Amino acid sequence: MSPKTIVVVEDEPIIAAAVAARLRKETFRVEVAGDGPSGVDLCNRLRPDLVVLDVMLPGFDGLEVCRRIQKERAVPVLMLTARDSETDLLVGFGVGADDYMTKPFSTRELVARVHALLRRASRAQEPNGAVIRIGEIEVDPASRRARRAGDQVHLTPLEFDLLYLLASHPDSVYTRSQLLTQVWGYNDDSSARTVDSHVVSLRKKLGAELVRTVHGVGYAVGGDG
Amino acid sequence: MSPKTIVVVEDEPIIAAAVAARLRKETFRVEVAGDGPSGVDLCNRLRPDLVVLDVMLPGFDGLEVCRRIQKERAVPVLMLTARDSETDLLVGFGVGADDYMTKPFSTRELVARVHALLRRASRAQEPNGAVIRIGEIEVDPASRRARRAGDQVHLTPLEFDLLYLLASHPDSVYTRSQLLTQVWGYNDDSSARTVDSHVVSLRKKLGAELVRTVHGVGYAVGGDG
DNA sequence: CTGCTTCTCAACGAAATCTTGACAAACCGG
DNA sequence: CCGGTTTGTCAAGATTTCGTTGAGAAGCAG
Repeated sequence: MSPKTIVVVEDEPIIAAAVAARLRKETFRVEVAGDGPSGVDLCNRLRPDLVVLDVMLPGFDGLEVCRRIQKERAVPVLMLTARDSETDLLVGFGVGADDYMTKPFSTRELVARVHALLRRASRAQEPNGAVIRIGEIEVDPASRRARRAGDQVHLTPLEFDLLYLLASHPDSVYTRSQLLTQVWGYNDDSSARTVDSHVVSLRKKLGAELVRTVHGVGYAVGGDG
Repeated sequence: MSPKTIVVVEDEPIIAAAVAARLRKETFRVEVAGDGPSGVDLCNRLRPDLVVLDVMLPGFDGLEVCRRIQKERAVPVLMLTARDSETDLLVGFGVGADDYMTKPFSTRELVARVHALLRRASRAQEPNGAVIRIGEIEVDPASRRARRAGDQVHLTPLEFDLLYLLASHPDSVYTRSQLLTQVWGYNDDSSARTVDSHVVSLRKKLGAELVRTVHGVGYAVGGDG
C-alpha cells in the first residue's frame, strides 16, 4: 500500500514545518503550501488523502480553499483555527471541514485526529479500491473509470462520484439530500433537482435500467433490478 | 478513536451550558443550538452520534426537529421534557426518540443514559436496517422494497412507510391519528379516512390478512395473525 | 480570447401518487 | 333485529414528483 498523502496549507513556516515533520514521522507523505491558491493547486495535482488547512491564509482564506477542494472531490479536511469563537467553527464546518483544532495545539493531538479522520474516511469508502460490478457495469475507483460490457465509458467527475456512492451500497436508496451532502459536499434544498440531471446522464451513458427511481424518496442502483 | 459528537438543542442557556459542560467532561465533542431550525441545521452539518433535544423550543418544537433529523439519517435522540405527561404524549406519538428524561434531572443520570444510548446504537449499527419479516411478507427499509412469498411487490411511498411503521411494532395497535402523525407528518382529523385507503392498497397487494382492523381503535400488523 | 467541457437550474409535459367523497358493508350495544 | 357508528371499496380529480431539455455560468486548456 502506497503511503497516504497529506497536504498542509499553512502560511506560518514554523508551524508548517513542525506539522510536516511530525506527520512524516508517521510515514505519511507530506507536501506543504504557503497560501490559498497554491494550496488548491497542490490538492488538485496530488489528490491527497487528507488536507490540514489553516483558516487564515494569504491569497484567499481557508474556507475558500476548502470549498474549492471539496468541489473537486471529497477529501477529509482538518481545519486549524486561531480563535475559539464559535462562529468560526460553525462557518468552518459549513464549508465541509471534518474536524477542527484551535491553536495552539499539541502535535500529538494532531496526529491522533489525522489518524481518526483517515480511519473514518476509509471506513466510509468500503470496499475501498475494489472494482464494483453491477450487472454489465464495472466501476473502478482507483482509475475513476467505468465500463459497460467491457467498453470504457467516459464519466464526468460528478457522474463518477455519484455512481460510485450508489454502487458502493447496491440496492440502498439514497435521498437527493443525502446524495448532495455526500457527493456534492453541501446540501442546498433548492438544487435538489440537479441530482436528477446527473442521473439522466448516467442512464444515457450506462443504460436506463442501471439507476432505479424510488418515487418520492430518491435513487438506488443494483439489486435484483 | 475520534471523540463521539453530541448535539444539544436547548433554549435555556443555563441548562444547555450545564449539559454541554458535563458531557464534555466525558470527552464527548459537544455543540449547542438554541432553537429548532439551527438545531436541524447543526445536525445535518455535524452528523452527530447522538442528539439531546428539548421538547419546548423556539422556531419549531422538538418533535419537528426530531422528525427532520431522523428524515436525514438515523441517529439516537434523547428527549428532555418538562412534565411527565409530556413524556407519555411523546411515547404515544412515537416521534422516533430513543429515550426520555423529565426535568429536572441529574446530570449523572443524563450521562448514564447517553452512554447507554450510544452503546445500543453501536450495537445496532449492523450494515443496513434490518429486514422485517411478518409471515410471508418481507420489508427492507434500505432498499424500500417489500416481498410477498419472495416475489417483489411495488409499494408507493406512503404505503411503504405505513407498512414499515406497523411492521416495526408487530401486534401493536395504532390509531389513525398516530399513523397520520408518524407517517404523514401532520394530523388533520378530517383526513382520517385517507389512512383507510392506503390500508386497502396494502391488503390488496400483500394479502387481506396482513393488516388487522381493531374496530373503534385502528390498525395493527402481525402478531397472532 | 476562444473553444470545450462540465455543471446548474428553470421550465414543461408526463407519470405516479394522494386525497376526497359517496355509498355499501360490517360491526356493536341494546 | 335495529339504528347508529365504524370500516371497506372505488374512482375521479388534485397534487406531487419525475424525465427531459436546453440555455447560461463557470472553469480550464490552448
